[in-house]
Amino acid sequence: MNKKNLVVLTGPTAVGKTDLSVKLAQKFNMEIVSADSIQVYKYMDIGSAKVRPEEMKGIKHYLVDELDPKVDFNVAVFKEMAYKAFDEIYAKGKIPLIVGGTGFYIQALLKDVNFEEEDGDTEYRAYLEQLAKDNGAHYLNCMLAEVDKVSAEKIHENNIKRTIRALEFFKIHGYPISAHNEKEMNSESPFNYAYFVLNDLRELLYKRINMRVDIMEKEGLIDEVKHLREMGYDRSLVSMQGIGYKEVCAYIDGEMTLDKTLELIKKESRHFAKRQLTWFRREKDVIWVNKNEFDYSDDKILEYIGTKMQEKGIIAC
RNA sequence: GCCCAGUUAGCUCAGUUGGUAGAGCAGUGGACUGAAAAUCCACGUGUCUCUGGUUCGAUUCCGGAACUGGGCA
Repeated sequence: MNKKNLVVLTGPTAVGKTDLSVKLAQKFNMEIVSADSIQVYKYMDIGSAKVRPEEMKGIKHYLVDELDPKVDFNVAVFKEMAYKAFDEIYAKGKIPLIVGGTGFYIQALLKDVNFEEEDGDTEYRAYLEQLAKDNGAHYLNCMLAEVDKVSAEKIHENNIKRTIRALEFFKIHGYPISAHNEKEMNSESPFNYAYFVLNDLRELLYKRINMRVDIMEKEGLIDEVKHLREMGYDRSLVSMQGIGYKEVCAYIDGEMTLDKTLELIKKESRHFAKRQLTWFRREKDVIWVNKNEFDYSDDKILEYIGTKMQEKGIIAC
């Protein structure tokens, strides 16, 4: 079987993916597919640190600025859109470069996780949420144990969101999500890929995150959120749960001072970066690219990435 | 110069009626298969500022020093 080539460039938030990805795409005839759950949305530019048109340097970007913030986005939708983008890119004889910090999404792509057709059963979900509120998390976990013992043991009972999803899955498909997961986990990737994780010293990364939040504020993050709310996009939307957006909403609603808001956004971003790194550490086959080991030189990094892509047979020698 | 208060974990502070100490925040590690920028779990040894004294034993009481804050000249 002839596997298609794919390159992934990811890393924690604010590490410098955007800039490097454009250079990489220019050098090796690639087009970029974003794996970012917030940058897909229109009007959410500053807070999501979206690539600016002038930063794209003529490289085509897919899944950026495509959806209305009212639309619910999730892995399944992401995968469908991304695979469509791949077809277009391959048709041009180019290689897709996946860029973005959502490890969960990247995994779905690389493993070609099978997401069966599901009619959104929001009613059942709401019912379960109410049940959790009334009877507590433990009650819900017991409910799950009756239909899916493996998941009930694996998922901590306080993690109501995942408990609900497991119950929901069982109701829709009639078999446990744990069985589904096991099957998908062992599936072989249909791609020949190179998975790069850009990273930096923790201290420097955190410094850059803090600085970037201040810059966002100066560039008009508050106005961006105000504008979104004027257009009718409120706090309940999935899109508005993004870091920066939910905190500024709270600020606009008078729940905290501006200083406190910015501090909160910084903290949330740092925590997020840490969670991203935890995810990437667990992934197999990742190629770590520590910026400090390359003297912070993009040229050196690009050269290294080029060598690794040759080793994988993605580009010719 | 004098008077008062303080000095305990990276930060803010609690506490030990004398038996070497604990919260919040920060930080760290982990989980993750249709909300993932979401959601959830776990992790606390630090010359208790220094130095004499009392005591079986002092971070805790007493004296002195240093530093910080406030007040009075």
